Amino acid sequence: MELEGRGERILRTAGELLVAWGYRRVTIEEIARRAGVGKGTVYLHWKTKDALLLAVVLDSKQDALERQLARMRADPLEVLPSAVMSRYYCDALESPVLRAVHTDDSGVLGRLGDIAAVELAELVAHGDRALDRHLGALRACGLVRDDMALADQRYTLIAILVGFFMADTYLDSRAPAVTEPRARLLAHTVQAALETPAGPTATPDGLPDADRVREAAARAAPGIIAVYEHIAQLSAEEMRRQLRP
Amino acid sequence: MELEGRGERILRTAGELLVAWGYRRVTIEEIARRAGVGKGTVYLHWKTKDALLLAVVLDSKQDALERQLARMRADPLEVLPSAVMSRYYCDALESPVLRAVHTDDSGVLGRLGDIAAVELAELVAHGDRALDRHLGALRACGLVRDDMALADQRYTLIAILVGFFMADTYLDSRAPAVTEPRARLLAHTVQAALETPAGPTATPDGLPDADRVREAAARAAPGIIAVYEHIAQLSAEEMRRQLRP
DNA sequence: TTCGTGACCAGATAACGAATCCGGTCACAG
DNA sequence: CTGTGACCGGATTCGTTATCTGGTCACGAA
Repeated sequence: MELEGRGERILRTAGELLVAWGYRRVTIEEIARRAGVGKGTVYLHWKTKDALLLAVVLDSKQDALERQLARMRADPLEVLPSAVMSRYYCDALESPVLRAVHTDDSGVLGRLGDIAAVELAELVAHGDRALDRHLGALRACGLVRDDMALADQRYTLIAILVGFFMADTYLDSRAPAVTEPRARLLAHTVQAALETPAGPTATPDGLPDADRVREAAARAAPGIIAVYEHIAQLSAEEMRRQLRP
Repeated sequence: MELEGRGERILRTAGELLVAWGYRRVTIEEIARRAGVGKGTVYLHWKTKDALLLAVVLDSKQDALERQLARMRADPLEVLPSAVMSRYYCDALESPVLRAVHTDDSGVLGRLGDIAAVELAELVAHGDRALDRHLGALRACGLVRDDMALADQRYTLIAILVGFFMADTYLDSRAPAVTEPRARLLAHTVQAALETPAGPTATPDGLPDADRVREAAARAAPGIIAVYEHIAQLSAEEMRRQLRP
């Protein structure tokens, strides 16, 4: 009968309402009304309102993660930090929820950020470890420099990503910029900061030893994909934890 | 009689109170009391409360700019983007006011940020142009890559700086990190993203053609110093504009 | 005459109760 | 057995009053 289950419809509706009205104004009753169900029905699916909205965020994050995994499976070069970060940058800016999460436009998410920080602390820690393994694998196969500490590289990566998300907000006096060129700048910055410089025959902008890179990436990809598949599982578990027992 | 004029004492007191209490709670009466002057006296010096607090910020910015100029005069290598950014990062984190400006811990500055954005828009625009000239000069003498647009480099620079300022806030679950190592990471990131890679004899971490770089920097330095001296003048003018006519 | 001051004004802000809203439950309808 | 909406109490909002504070200026001290 239904093209999607009640739960999914509620989740989708909650997401739309969250970005449209912001955390403070969203009400369970309105979500239920728009989803065409009774208020109590929402609580047949999720423990609390916060759990539902947390699930909205988790769901968007999972989407982004699945896209990432699909890309990495299709093309090993997508495991490179510059690719991962710039792709995520684009995906996040196109997803209303993730855009709000990262740019925090006018505080749409309100307290939800703090709630998520507390509630999802464990998941975030796992994410950090995943990033470490990711970078570790790339260092091992020579795609990421190993002349600086891995922890420093993780910090740098996050700082750059945060910077590109916030810079637009920071300079909001100007036009609302196009995503793609920005993503390319981001990719360039990450590549320059973290990835191994091209071989001795390198040209500044060209693709020098493309074959070596591709081969090494192909070697590292399966392990990296496995790491993020694990995160996807943990994320799915966490999402299930938001449901009513 | 006085070791510092009344105006300076008021300014300093206002700065201390601003960071201690935040924009919302600070009152002119308390500033006057702590500075040991009458309330009306404050208005003999500054047009309005906002003008005074704006002057506090401008004053801190001028301090940082003077330090920057002093460094560039003492050592031409300090004109390199990596040096400028990492030095400013350190200076800003050590200055209570600038730290608040850039990390916006718990919204201490409140509306002041918006007020500054409006009131100092012209000065900021001049700052942007100064940065463009700065980068232009470095491109001209081969210290900054010219295989990407100058506007992109300016954006990248700002994004990286913002990222490093915000990353600490973003990951505040951890220990409050030491400034110096972070500044080195920042320098490395900027260098990798913007500055020309070392010559053919380059080693990953060493200083390859240090002499060439130093010489080129010495050639570019005077012009760049002049650009920022101009900004210092404009800033001083803007500060004077906050005074009572 | 000049410089500094604090009482004073009006508009902004806070304080506080009353009224409303909303998250969450559960007895009951279908 | 599934889904619902009336219902409860704590949280939030709102309207009003009371307080505070930015800014002025008449006046007193030097």
